[in-house]
Amino acid sequence: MSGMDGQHLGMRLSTAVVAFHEAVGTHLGVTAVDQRAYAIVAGEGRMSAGDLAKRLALTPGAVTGIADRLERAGILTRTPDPADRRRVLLTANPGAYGDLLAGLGAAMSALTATYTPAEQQTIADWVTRTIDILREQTQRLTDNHPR
Amino acid sequence: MSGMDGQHLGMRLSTAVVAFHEAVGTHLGVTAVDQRAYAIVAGEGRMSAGDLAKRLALTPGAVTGIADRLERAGILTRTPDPADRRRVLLTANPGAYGDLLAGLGAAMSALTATYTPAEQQTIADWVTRTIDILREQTQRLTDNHPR
DNA sequence: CGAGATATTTCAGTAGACTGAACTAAATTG
DNA sequence: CAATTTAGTTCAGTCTACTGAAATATCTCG
Repeated sequence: MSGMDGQHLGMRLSTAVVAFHEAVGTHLGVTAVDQRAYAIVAGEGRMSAGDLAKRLALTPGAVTGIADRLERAGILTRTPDPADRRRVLLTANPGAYGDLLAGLGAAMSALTATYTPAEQQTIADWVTRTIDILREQTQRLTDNHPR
Repeated sequence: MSGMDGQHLGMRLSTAVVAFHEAVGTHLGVTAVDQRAYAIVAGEGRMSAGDLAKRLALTPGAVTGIADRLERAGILTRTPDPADRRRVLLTANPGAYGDLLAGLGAAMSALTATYTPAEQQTIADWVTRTIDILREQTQRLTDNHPR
């Protein structure tokens, strides 16, 4: 990466992202799994507790605990499904989470503004492709895990 | 970010990084704290178990467990300090960790190669500044944690 | 409507990581 | 060289998240 060690830079970015993620978790009083659950609900939209259990490969009982913690943290809401009142629908509350990330968002927007549109396009492209690679490599690791 | 939602893209990148990180941990049979410990030793170089305990704000007993797991995973080595044989020096084994990340490294290098030197410079610059922002925001969260 | 199936919660038990303190070994100090 | 301090490991106890199963509520279907 043009004179810089891309490998090392990527590692440092990863460490920084993970550290931030952990700080958010500590701040909210939720676990890493809780955050993964939140990301799923936020990304895929409102879903039942049972569906989330399947996505996480956890038991329904575990999801009750996860929803409890996320609800207590104020970033998830439980609503009984009007169509099937046994079900509980879990909804991400982007407002509460957004407030927490507001500082980061502002700083990142300011950073983005320092680049030309063409540069912004290059960065967005790189980020998008990096996400694809990470997903692919995550899959590869998950497949051959020597468990 | 040029037509794309930078906020959302950043969130997806974060999720992908964290997912990869978790997959590595699962693959190696180490915890998130173990990985943080490894990153510290790898980043700051060989250090004693006691120093690592201070950096992690954990008890010496906890560090024994961490070193056990990292050693079993093959990415950390314990060596008695020749100058003070009570001490145990912890050394990151970049080879073993590197093997694990080889696939990712290759894919990222290939990605990098698709950009012009100027674009590579832009990306490296963005990554560097993003790391700074993340560190700063992590600090902010760690400071006002409502524990 | 009644029987069985399904969704979530609750709860007892389990597993893993951390603390605090005792223990061992090695250094320092008087 | 004896007494004290320091480094790391060990170990019992604690805490927390998860599982598996029982309990509760609701839906579906004959």
